Amino acid sequence: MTNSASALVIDDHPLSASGIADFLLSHCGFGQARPVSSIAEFWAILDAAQPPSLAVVDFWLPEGASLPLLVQMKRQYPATRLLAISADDNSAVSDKAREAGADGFLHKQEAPEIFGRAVAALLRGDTWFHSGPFAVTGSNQPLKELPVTAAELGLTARQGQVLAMMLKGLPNKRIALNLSLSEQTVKEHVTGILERLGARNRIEVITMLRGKKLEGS
Amino acid sequence: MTNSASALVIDDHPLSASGIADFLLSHCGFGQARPVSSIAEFWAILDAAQPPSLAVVDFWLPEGASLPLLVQMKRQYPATRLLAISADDNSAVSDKAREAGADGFLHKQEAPEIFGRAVAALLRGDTWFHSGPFAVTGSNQPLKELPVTAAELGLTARQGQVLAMMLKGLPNKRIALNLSLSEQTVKEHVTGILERLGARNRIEVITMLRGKKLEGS
DNA sequence: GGCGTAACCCTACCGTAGTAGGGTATTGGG
DNA sequence: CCCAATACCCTACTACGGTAGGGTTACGCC
Repeated sequence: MTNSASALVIDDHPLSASGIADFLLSHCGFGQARPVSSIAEFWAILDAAQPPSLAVVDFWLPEGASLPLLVQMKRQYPATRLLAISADDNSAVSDKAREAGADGFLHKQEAPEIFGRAVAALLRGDTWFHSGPFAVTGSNQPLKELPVTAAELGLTARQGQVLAMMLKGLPNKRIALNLSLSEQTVKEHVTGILERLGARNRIEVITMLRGKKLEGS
Repeated sequence: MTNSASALVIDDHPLSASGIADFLLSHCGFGQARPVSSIAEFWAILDAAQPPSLAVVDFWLPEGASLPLLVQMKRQYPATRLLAISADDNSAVSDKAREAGADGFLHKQEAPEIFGRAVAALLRGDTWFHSGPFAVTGSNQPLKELPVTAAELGLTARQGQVLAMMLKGLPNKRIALNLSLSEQTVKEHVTGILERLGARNRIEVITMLRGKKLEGS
């Protein structure tokens, strides 16, 4: 497999990009594998040189730039195989990448061996989707949510419990049932939370705490 | 700088871990740098060998395992310097890591040169927080939000516009003003959205679409 | 003991959210 | 041409969210 395959690896994490590039060179028989970490650099190299056999594209480039990039690549350099990679295992991401023109998709946490097999498949002209342990088991780990304590928000313990359920979208009545309280008491806790956080609605609370999660479920 | 520094790099993305380990070997004068991708492997190596000079820990290990890991490391191997790294640039993450006992923190998208300087600082006994271009500029890129089109959800164009504002937490009245509609018309669009998505409240809609974003703002 | 705070309960009130029912204008396809 | 779908408007109603005011326990601190 000592061919003259060449690759371009774009990832906004330079160390990650060079790790992948090194892997292509040392384990996949690539003669050239260049890591880049910005869109501008990516296109500059394409303009100046022969299109590579393979382009590895991080799905989560800043500002969602990866999808247009895939589309553009497919149109401009149809001979280049496109492998999208992502750090999270949201299955919808895979579909998005395929729609945009990727020939394959896998997760960064995949074992290097799987990664190598995917690359080989793409070079053969095959596609690579929905494979590997993560897609097979369908294991969707919970969203990346930064844990926050009630104390950090200046809330009492009880208010923290109420807030946790609020963030799940539960109405006051259900929260009252879960905590064995009257609905009215829950409302008062909610009022306290709103004051503390400077919000007017429970909806403002939910939107302002997007991506965070109260510790202790 | 040809000392006998050793490192353990834990990241659930094997290629990323080995990329960082390679960098430590080739650019930071480390004599040993071992990439691992699971918690079990991490502790197994520590039990069997001398504690390393440096441990590089990905903040977003599955199930929030990184914080307890940092705490445990600090307690059990206080001589090992701890560098936490993260793929996103949420400033709160840095504080969390420091509280847990990390001696330094930086983002994966930092340039390799910055990465090298942080490692050197830690080996000298210094700490490394809030540095590099990302922390300095305070540039918080928007949360990783998977773009979704209105059509994919089976919604009309108008419903998509209304949904986008709903997800920002705007009440009907404000949505009506923004779109120059009567509040009642907005309510009807909302009802349509709820039917389509199988939700009872706008709150259920917001919570079920967490981490997603409507295309076109 | 007196004081503050948190948690719990109540009634009463108001504003928003969402549904029901009925109406008009526009558009595109059979 | 008619029909279906979409978008827009209206009144009227119910239910939930949130505030205000007033009251009771229990705990810890000066």
